[in-house]
Amino acid sequence: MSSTSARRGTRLATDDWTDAALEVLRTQGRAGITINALCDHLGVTRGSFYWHFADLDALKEAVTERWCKDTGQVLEALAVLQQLPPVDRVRAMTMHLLDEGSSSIEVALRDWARTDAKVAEAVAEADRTVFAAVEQALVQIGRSAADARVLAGVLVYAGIGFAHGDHGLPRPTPDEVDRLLTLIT
Amino acid sequence: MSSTSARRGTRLATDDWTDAALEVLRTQGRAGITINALCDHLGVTRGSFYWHFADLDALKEAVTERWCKDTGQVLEALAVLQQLPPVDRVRAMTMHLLDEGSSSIEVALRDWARTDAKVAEAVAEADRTVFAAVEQALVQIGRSAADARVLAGVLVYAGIGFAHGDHGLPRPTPDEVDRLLTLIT
DNA sequence: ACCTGAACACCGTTCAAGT
DNA sequence: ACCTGAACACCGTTCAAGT
Repeated sequence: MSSTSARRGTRLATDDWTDAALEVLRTQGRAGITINALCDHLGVTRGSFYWHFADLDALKEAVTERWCKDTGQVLEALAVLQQLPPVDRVRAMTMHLLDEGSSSIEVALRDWARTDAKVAEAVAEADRTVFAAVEQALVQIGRSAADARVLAGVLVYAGIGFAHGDHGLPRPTPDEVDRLLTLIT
Repeated sequence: MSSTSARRGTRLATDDWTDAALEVLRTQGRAGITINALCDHLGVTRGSFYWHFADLDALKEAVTERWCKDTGQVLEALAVLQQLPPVDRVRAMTMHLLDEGSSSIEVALRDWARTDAKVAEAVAEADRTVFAAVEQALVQIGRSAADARVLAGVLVYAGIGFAHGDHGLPRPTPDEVDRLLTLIT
């Protein structure tokens, strides 16, 4: 019962709850998020939660907001890639998707998105940003606007599908990614 | 098609519960499946459920089994497409994916798959079957084995992603599907 | 300002008892 | 064989009361 949580003896800030929720999301998925579990993790009782949040929905909102900020930074990092040649840029984005161990958070959020309009809009926004980046790169490579749109669509949808489907399909190897990009660009 | 739905005054069979669960899955998603809701829907009390099933997990299993049977029939129908030229075959599968209103059941099942090993294996099996069909068609079109594998991968992953992402990304038009297939085949 | 602890409603589950 | 209805444990939520 070693509750290795944030500072013991000190009172909690809203961020401590958000941190705990994100960690649980990552390790146990959506189902792991229960108020009792978070309370155990933080060493407080349930009433404490309700001082910081109106209800579980408010927690979701806070977690989502945090995720958006983080994702925004990742996307900014991608913007730096603008200096790279377009093909390398697409490859970098693809690779980022593949080795992202933290995609379990993304899956959990898309899960939430299905029953929560606010989460849905946040996820949609992120999707659109990625789509635009891929589309732009393909145009710069020299594809027609129509081709770029269609190809960016498959790529981004495939990315979403990949995040959801480590079930039965083989995980693409770096070599296969290269081959795909050669075929598509 | 021997599904007699909720006849009042008569006692229930296990299939009545599975039917009800599938309908709720389709209309309300995973969250809608509660024993109380199903009982209301069928006009019985909770104890009745536990005569037919050991617990909610057993219901899941029954629903999954049913879904596998149905999906199996769809795949058999696809096998009939073997007579079509390969390109048309891939187009037919893609179109099937796009206008499938009942993909909400698939999403709900992939949802379950994340916390239930049995559901996961069923979904994985279906994924592999579709993947093999697409790969084979691409080989028959004349692509190399390696190319076919990679392209089938993106297509199937994109299909999975599409089922999950009617959020923010534009829905592909039939014209765009044609364009994609021209680019890829 | 931040938290406790009792209380309540809801849901999954069990079970003795009814037909 | 199939179902009722009471009971219990668990979880989200509220709130008066404590520091």
